[in-house]
Amino acid sequence: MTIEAQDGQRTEQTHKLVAASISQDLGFLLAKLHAAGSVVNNRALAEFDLKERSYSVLILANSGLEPTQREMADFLSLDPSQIVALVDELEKRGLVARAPGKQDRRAKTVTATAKGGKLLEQASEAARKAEAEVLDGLPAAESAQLKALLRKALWGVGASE
Amino acid sequence: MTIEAQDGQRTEQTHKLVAASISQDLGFLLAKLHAAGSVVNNRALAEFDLKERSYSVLILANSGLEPTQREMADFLSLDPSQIVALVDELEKRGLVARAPGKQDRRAKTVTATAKGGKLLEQASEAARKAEAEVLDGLPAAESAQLKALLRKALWGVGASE
DNA sequence: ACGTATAGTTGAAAATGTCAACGATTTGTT
DNA sequence: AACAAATCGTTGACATTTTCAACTATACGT
Repeated sequence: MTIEAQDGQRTEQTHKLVAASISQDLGFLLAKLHAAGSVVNNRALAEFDLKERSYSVLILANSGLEPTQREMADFLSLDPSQIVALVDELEKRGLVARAPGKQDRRAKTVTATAKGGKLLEQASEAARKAEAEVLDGLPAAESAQLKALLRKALWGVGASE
Repeated sequence: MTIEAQDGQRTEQTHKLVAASISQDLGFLLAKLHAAGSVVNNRALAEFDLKERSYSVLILANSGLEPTQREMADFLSLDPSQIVALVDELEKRGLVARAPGKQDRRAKTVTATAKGGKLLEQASEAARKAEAEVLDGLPAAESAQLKALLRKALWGVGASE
């Protein structure tokens, strides 16, 4: 990310207000990097008619873990009704399929179709590049470390990969 | 944060889906920690009738940097019209004041009143505790490192404090 | 002096988030 | 076995937030 905000408009130079104490606030830092990253990600995914949200759902559907919609909602921090809309759209496009849960017929597991898997392959590559763009201020070791720390903060997972 | 999501409902245990590849995705990690953090922050700030947004504006107003609304919008990644609404509300409550810019009379600088400064003092303490709660999975050194990496990713600022 | 650009503001439109209800099912209790 | 309570997906209503185009006042470049 840093400095030369890739394309146009208000070239995000290091801002006078960086000096303010809010620059030490975790919530603010997360919000800002997340906002900047979303722009880059969504632009990269637009080519495949995906957004961050539908991309996430597609990944989970393709994970082999056969997640139910409820599990997706919990994991993605979304309301179940939002998952309905996202899966509806992906299903209409033939990228995922719903199946009744094996032990619980109320639940529906979502799995990616072959077509969905193929699209995801391409989209992942675009997302990978987008992430590199967002992290271009950090050397590779620090990028990995940042992600490890985020995982640890969320799940207490050991930082060492 | 981790494991024992402080109060009630769906006790966010380490989730089955953590195994999915999306757990390696920066955008997802940022979204998720940001979402979790926002809940904690907003709950902590509610006591002062503030939300993350208004809290941010109040901090900038109190920074001594005399930011204009446009500068705030850029820095907080918000639309200028949203700043108007936020400053309107804080001004109505007597926490900040608008003043015409010295060199540019189109611009309006926003500064905190004494009352605003006092409220901010208390709110900051609450926010500090909230942040500690979000980062309770990380030892202090790693918390500092996480924030330093986020700053560096955003502004290329040296990671060493 | 004149055209162009920018700050703040307003309001409308679109997108998102939140929440309560419902049918179908499962689970727990007796 | 029967019944109450809880859960899953879904729908639809409502609130909040985002996005954007206009407008006025002011500044800037030539």
